[in-house]
Amino acid sequence: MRLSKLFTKTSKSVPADETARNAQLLIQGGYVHKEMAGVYAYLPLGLKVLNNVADIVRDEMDKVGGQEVWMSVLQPKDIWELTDRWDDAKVDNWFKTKLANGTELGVGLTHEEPVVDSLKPYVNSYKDLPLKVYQIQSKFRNELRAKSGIMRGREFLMKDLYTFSRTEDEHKQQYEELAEAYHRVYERLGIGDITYRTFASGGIFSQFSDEFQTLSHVGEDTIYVDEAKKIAINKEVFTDEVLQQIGLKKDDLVEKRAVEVGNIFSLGTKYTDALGLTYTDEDGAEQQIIMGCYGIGVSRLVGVLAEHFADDKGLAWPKAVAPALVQLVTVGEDEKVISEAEKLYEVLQAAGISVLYDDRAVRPGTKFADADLLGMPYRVVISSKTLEQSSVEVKARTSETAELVPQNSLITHLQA
RNA sequence: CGGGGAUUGGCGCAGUUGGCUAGCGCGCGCGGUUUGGGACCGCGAGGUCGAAGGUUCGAGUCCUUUAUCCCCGACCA
Repeated sequence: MRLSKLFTKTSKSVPADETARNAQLLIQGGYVHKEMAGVYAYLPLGLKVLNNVADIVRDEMDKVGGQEVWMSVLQPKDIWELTDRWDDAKVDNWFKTKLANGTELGVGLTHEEPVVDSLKPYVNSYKDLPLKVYQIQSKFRNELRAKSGIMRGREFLMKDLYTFSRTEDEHKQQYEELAEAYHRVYERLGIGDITYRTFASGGIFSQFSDEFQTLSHVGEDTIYVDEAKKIAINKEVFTDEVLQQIGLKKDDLVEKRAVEVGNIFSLGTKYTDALGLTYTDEDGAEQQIIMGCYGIGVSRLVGVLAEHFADDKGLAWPKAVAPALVQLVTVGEDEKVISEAEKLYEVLQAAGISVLYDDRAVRPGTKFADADLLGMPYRVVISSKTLEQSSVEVKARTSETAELVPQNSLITHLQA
């Protein structure tokens, strides 16, 4: 990707209508465009990050046997009435619309009903279970107030997975399998050490749930962390009774602010019963199916990562999600510099290293400032000075100092 | 949904007690000098001041309504 061809530009001034650091940086860097409150478009660089996060989530879901689908955003009213979740008094953040003939439709805010509905033709026998189905798709929620930049929007990308089990034991096993997969996702994103499985309320789904909370000063939730056990409890269910139930002692807990980056629920047979999804067991008897649902806010994670991996100069993406590993920067207009840079651009990409190539005819200061703002893990500078020593200058975004690396060992240096 | 703040070229802002062709910085275009931490000079394009209504000889400025955005709260997967 050449910066000279990229239609987005960086901005020196902080957007006036954002106070959240994540949105300020993402807008200044041209990663996202704010369309309206709580609704953001992902521009080329932002989409790369979003897709990189989604790919990690997808990979971990696939590894535990998740089968990916793409459900519909438009929702028929009837299946939601079966579970009593159509009424605005019961679920107040629906976006609803109508067909030309007046038929009411919902705009998907979660997909328990549709996933159960879509499984009915296929899941009939004990041989079909257990099962994990998931999708990565935009969700639409009519929040009274959007806030925190891209971390709490009205339209956002979410991974939602649903498990279907024959017994409580089987369900519990799937539930824990997913909880472990979630930990691996956060680990790969570089926030494993500050993300806690957190006992919480179940909202509109169930009495209790497990949230995954990432510590952050901009967090919306207050949680109490047991550092030794690496688990936490949300303030909303913080009572002596619940503490005893989950085996935490008040004295071991530290109060923290955190952002919810995942949430998993046991749904029992509420949805499968209501929509009539059952299976026939070995003895030919009809049995109930136990369900679980597991969400990860993919676009919210982009915000969390932007916010967490940033300094006063800009973004500092972890390698796993950065739009490119390297920002290649030319200094000066010397022909030799340009031709060597062009060569390097090709060679790096051929070696599987993604490159954001700053080939613009602008002054070095501008390029360095933009490299800091955009936050690729490495900045590689090539100039007349470095070429005199057959080298390039390599600086990690998170490091204060740069080092000269011989051109012919750059690839191994970057891959280390 | 309650409370507070805001809205003026693409972005960030100024605009006095109502007064003349609405300014500044960034960015953008053209010309020139520059080239290792956001260079400089000259010229230029770009704004019905969120919208509607009103007061007035005259409104960016005053009044009413309304839309949108931000923050606090409530709510929230």
